[in-house]
Amino acid sequence: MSRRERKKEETRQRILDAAMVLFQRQGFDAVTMERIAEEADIAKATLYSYFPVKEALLVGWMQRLTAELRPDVEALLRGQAGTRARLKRLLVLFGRIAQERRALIERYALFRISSRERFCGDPTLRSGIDGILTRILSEGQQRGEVRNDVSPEELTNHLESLSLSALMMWLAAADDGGQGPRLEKIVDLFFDGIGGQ
Amino acid sequence: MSRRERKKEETRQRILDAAMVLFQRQGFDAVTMERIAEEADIAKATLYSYFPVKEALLVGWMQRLTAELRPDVEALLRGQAGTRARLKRLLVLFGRIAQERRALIERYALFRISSRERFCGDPTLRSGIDGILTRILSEGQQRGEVRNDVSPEELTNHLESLSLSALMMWLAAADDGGQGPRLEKIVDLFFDGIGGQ
DNA sequence: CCCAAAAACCATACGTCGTATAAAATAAGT
DNA sequence: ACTTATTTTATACGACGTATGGTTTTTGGG
Repeated sequence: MSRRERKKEETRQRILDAAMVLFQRQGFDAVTMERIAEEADIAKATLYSYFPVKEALLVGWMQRLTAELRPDVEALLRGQAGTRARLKRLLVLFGRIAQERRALIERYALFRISSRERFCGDPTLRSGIDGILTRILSEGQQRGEVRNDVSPEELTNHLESLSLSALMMWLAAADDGGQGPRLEKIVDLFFDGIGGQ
Repeated sequence: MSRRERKKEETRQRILDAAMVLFQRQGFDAVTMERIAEEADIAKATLYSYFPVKEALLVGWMQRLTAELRPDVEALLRGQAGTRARLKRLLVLFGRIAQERRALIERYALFRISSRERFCGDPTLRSGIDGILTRILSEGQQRGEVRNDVSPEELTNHLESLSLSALMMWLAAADDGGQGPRLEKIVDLFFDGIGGQ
């Protein structure tokens, strides 16, 4: 890793730090890109070279979070549970995170749900969680627990769509009752379909 | 219906006509809101009072299309087929429309997939198709063909998410092979889940 | 060490979306 | 016909994201 790349990564992190501090203080909309650039002490054009759209900052933040959860996820994957239980545990884990930072998560989900890149496979704007989902689903196919007439990537997209949709519905319903988005139900729906029982 | 309401409706249709002509000539992005206002011979502020965001014009267009398809849909609903077959026919019908106007449909789907209103229930930006979906699913529950531990509205949201996700994947894959987005498969997935075979 | 080539960065202007505001025009009710 | 409420208009504005053209920093080779 050259000096250049190291410096770039450093700047990237500094931008992300600055942005997240501002977001959490004033909210996503109230913070302008110029303000973030100023806080990170770079020009606006430079900021845009690192994060091509404002929401990309949230993606970077999410990637950090998933990196921090890496150990938990690995433990979860090493467990001998079935595919359904694995998916549930993974999504519930992320559902808990969603509960803590509702406002920002909502913006993230909205962007994520509609980003073209999700359907093409541009890795720079990948969420981090979908790679894990694909792994679980792929293994599930090999074990025969999951139908294999659809590719793991497509299944991932579908499951992610369902999850994000459920997340948005939960966010839209103001009265959460403190129980968070119940993504286990989504997994069951995804597994069993709407026909069975 | 008062003169005022009639005039408003008339203006609305004139705007929609102007916008769609321009969109189909130059593409969605190349047409500015000012240009549309000019073409419809109103001020920009007035345009925004009718269509609060640019994509709302696409929603209006889609509502027109669904209104035109109304007879077909009614025939489809009168048929005695099961819920699965009904859903398939309905979605395939709309899939064919998608095939014709790919570019605009993509913009529409992107907006629709991410519009908050979808999760709240603001009827002004409803698609027109989701009402029908809810009807089919609700009847399916009464007949015992569909599980009833989830509300028809939630099921609609989920199915719509899956369909839009499939639509976007199809659009992302440049080589369509002329067969359109295969939404029948989505219906099967939705019905049977990923577990069964 | 120095110098060119390449990459990163900067200041700035610009186009567009969508909002706000205050004035002008149109409709409705009496 | 006069007042009142609604709609339309002109205009300015803030913010996002793009484009341009020049300046600094880094890299690699003599």
